[in-house]
Amino acid sequence: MRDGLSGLTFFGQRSMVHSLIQQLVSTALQQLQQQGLFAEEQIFSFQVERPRDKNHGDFATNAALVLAKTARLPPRQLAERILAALPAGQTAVERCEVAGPGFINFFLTPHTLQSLILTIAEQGTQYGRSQVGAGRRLQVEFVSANPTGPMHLGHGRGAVNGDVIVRLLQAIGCQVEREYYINDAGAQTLVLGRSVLIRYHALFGQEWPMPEGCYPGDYVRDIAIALRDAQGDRWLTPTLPDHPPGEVVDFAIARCLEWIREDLERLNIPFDTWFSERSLHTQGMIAHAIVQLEAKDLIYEGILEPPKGKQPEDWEARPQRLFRSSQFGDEVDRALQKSDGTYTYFAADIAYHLNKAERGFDTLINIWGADHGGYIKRVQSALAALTGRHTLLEVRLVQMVNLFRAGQPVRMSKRAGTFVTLREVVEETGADAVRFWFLLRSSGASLDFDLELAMAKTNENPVFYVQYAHARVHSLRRRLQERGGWVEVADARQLQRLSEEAELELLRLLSRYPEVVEQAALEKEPQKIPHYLLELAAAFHTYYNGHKILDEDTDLRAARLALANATGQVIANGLTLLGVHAPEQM
RNA sequence: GCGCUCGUAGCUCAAUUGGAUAGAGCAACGGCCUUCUAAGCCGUAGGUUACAGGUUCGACCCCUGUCGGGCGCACCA
Repeated sequence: MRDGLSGLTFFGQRSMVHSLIQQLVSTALQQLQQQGLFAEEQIFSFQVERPRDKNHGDFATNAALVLAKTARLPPRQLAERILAALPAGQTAVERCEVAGPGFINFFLTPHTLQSLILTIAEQGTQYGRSQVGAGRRLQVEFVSANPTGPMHLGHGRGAVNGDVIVRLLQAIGCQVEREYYINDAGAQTLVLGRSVLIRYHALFGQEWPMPEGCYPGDYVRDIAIALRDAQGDRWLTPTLPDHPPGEVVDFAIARCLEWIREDLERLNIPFDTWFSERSLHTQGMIAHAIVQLEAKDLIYEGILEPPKGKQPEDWEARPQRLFRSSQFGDEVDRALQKSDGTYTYFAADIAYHLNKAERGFDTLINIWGADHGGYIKRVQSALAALTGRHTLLEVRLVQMVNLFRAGQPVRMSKRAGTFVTLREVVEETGADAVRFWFLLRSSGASLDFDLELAMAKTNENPVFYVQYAHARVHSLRRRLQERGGWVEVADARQLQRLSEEAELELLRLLSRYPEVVEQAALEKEPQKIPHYLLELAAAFHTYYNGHKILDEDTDLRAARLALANATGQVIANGLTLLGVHAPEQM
């Protein structure tokens, strides 16, 4: 597996109850082993998991199914034997039974579920956090949008996804750093500089046509105005120079970066490190990487085959300096230098990732736009060649965002100037809505973002739906304070009043939260949190609708309010993890 | 042509990474406000998981092939 953390699940902290059941089954199997049902050297690998269907209990094990063959018994018979051998005397499990093809289902006592409320109250904002990933040092590189224009929605989605992956990993105890790679060295920066220079001259009455490939957006004019305001007419020339002055390029890049920082700030996304591509060139890091590859005899002068099937028209065979990436899983070898002798983007990327590796991270995670998918293998190849580790770099691809308004697609065109920027969308709908929606779908699938739906105050809007559930909890607290002046705290005796199925169901959901966080973190799949929160909010809305929480009965009232508070706490924890506010009032 | 990726209810998406009878929301239809926020809830209907094989106790998930959508495919980034 490429997941650098996958090993942790095995040793991962599970809930007390979960490990208790694991222990029960183990003990039973050992007893059967002593009875001669299994060979002495038999190693038991089975799973204790959460059944999908609540009728199948709180936990289930597949032990009998997995071990049926070696025990030479039909699964259900083996399950019966295991059941009979389970140690007695514990109080957490109310009953267990054999079901289906041979599962053993465990049903917890209400008391065990009820006591969860005390745990949540005690742990508060810490409930759901763990130390499963303690000792791991990771880096997540994300956004890394070119500083040549405003951020679009796809950038925003990558930004939010990366941000929450970091938060998730931190929630399980990992040490994580956020990094932004600034592409400030390539040809596109010169294009930006030239575009600005043309707009700049236009401000002084010198109109030149925009050459093919230059950036037409209004923001280029804004940069030109800023340049004029800051530095006057010092860059005026009678004719358009072949290369824009370095200072103009730098000015433009700095300006774009400033916008990007502002956009990220509005989404509440901080970075630890801003890494300049240019510094790789100026500080000899590319040469450093190439020396290492040469020492391993992985560089040669050669001519690449033209790509099969689809041939570029201007194809010409030419000798290039190539890296033997095909030895490390890439399809073909890749060029390190262009015809003019300068390094390719790939060469810089090798140096960059070598630099990351040298900084001693256990795992590198990159969040890239889906259009860079074809680039993964070559970077992984380079890292494997230089470090010997194929698993060091994990890349998550983020698919595009389609913008809608009231169900109708918003047509966008860069040329026509109808391009909708990330900033405009955040300003219209707010950071909470943008963040939650961008997290709702798995990043591998394209996402539809509807401007009106994102702001709707109905249950069609998942952001609202979850926040409203949280607000309802606080509404109850306010109402109680209005009446009695303080919020009651339930004790174990009162919590016994939580015996209805809807209440136990809510408790089961709450007990799953730490597992959801852990799984979302280990798999780097943030969308699991919004989906869980939607489920929890739905369960709470249902409960709220069918039960009077501020009941006349003091004990019942205390118990139900404690349950509501626990739910509110978990929703707040989940939303905080997503960087979304949990309002107390709506 | 090759590589990556996706294909699940009419629409938008889930499914504990191989578990039991595949679940939600929207749209459709029918209900619930003199009671803590109806900004909400309940019910009905909706499926050969694109298709065909294979692996095994068990497959939406893994393997092979086919069809269809997206992305990429010398020196750009």
